[in-house]
Amino acid sequence: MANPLENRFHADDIAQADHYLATDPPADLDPRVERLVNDLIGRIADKWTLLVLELLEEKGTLRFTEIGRQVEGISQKMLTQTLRQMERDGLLTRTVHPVVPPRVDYALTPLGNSLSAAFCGVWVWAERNLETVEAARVRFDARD
Amino acid sequence: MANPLENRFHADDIAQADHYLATDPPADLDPRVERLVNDLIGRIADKWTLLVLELLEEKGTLRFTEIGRQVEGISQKMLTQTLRQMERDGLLTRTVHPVVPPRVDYALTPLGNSLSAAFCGVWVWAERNLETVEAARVRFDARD
DNA sequence: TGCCGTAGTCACCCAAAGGTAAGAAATGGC
DNA sequence: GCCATTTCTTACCTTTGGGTGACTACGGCA
Repeated sequence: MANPLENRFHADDIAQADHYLATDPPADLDPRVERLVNDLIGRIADKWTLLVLELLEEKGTLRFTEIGRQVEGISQKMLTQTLRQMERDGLLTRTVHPVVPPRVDYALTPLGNSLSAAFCGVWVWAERNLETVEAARVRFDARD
Repeated sequence: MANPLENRFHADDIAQADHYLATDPPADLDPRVERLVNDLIGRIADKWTLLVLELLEEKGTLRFTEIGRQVEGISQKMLTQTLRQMERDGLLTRTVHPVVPPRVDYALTPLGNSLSAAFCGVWVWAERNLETVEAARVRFDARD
């Protein structure tokens, strides 16, 4: 029952989660807020966004082509698009140096850092349970 | 520099993160593992999967149509698809009762519960920073 | 003179995601 | 005998995501 990962969070998060889970009646929260949260999650829980977030968290400030090189498989178009969107959402800053050839630096904002931290638990989960999931798939595919 | 949220995590996670970050040479981790983790994240970080995960975590066991009713906007096709995939990944169990009309119950496995817990931080983040993101967007859209 | 490198934008195209709607199977109730 | 109910599956179609490759601006350098 006791989830091995739940002590991963701050006491006040736990308190909030408890509050959230404790209300037996389905009076969760304002459905408008819930919809907004869902939208936000949908926007954020995107493959490229997560990878860029991770990379910048790890490496600090990077310029466009460096990110492109290190996020494997991303096209220039998707990189631009992802960075623009993250900038719009306030997750990173884009600093243009007026030199030639152009130089643009990207770095996470505190908001971006906090999102990265929020996702840390998910990365840890994925690392830890990779093999469990793989085994489950094999089992599922084997039965008929 | 010090991330205000990093004390959110376990000591061993911090140690792991430190190890991860301390290696100045780009010898992060096995690139094969990293690719697998990225794949897994990509599969899991899906809008419908997250919503179903949340719902089942909150409500316990539910049957097909109940989930369909409560996950707003999901089509029957996507619901079936999402549930099948989650079952394959070992996140939930699907119990068919051989009655007529059919009755199928869905419930999270412990693995599903642990994933839900791992995402808890993200939901909390989204709730807390909804307005910050909204404000950032307004600011971004206003400048030209 | 002309090529290089950076950080894009733009136009075009294809593949995949996802919506809609119809049908299937089985049986208790009218 | 027929209809409703539930959990799907399948076929078809539209929308979106995302790749590719051409193009630009600019100054330094050969």
